[in-house]
Amino acid sequence: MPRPGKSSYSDQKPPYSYISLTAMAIQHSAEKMLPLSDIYKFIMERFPYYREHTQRWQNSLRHNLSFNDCFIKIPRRPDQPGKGSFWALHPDCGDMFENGSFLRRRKRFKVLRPEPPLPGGVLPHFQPYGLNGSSPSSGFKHPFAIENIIGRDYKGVIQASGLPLASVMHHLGYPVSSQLSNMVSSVWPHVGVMDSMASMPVSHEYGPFGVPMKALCHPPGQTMPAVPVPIKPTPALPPVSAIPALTVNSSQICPSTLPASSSLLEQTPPTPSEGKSALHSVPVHS
DNA sequence: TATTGTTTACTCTACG
DNA sequence: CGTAGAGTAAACAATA
Repeated sequence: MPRPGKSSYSDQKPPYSYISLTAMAIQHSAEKMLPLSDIYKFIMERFPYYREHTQRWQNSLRHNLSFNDCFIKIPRRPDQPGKGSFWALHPDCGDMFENGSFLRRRKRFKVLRPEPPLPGGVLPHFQPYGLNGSSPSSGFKHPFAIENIIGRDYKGVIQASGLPLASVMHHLGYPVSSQLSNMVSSVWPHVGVMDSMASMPVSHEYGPFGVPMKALCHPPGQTMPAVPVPIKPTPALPPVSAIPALTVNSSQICPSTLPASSSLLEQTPPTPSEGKSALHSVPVHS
């Protein structure tokens, strides 16, 4: 990661891509996450080139934030008022620029995304997301979203138990948005827990939905069994700082089925030539 | 209303 | 030469 000092460059265009510049700004921050305005500020402070034509490059930068999976959006907590979210680096995208070029990465960092659930309760299976760099209109993008983390960590439990992600989240003590609840209950109306969760307002703090269903990872064609889910009171949310490192005893959910550790990130094993830190990416398929 | 965020489309260019 | 990453423009939605 390049670490230029303040105003390291004159008015000439720095040899960094927007992704690199943004990553620099985020890495430079104490919290390793910044709101958009602070990313702008960082870049303009250090690179005079970007003190002009702000509308142009800032639009490009925003495009990069949304488009590239290496950036994740972290919602503000209630005690952090302001507009927009914080932006952070995906933990697995660290060595994008290892080849020494900050203009062009070796390969675009992509996160696997499942398809949304099919009508009739047929569950989707995980598939690579973002074909040819395209971004589907509905899809989950945020690996730090609580639904995603739980879906990843408890994929095995979800698979074995047949419980919807929302139910697993509920058992773990996480609130579930009415949006997610509605999505699930529309597919599996027999899952009663959704009714009680519909009134919980909190979930948007952890990211957009459309995603969460990704965690409902069953083999293709398998249908969701009718499993009644007991309703339990929902404890307070954990601090945001605890989210990436979330670990909960899976026996709380289904003692007989330990979570099969799986990741939403398809990881390409490094080749000898790539060394220790190959970029995680998924093959593009059409 | 300005800012933030998403998405699409297109061009250019580096890379294999 | 084909592919994919990067840059740009633009339309549009959501939100503080």
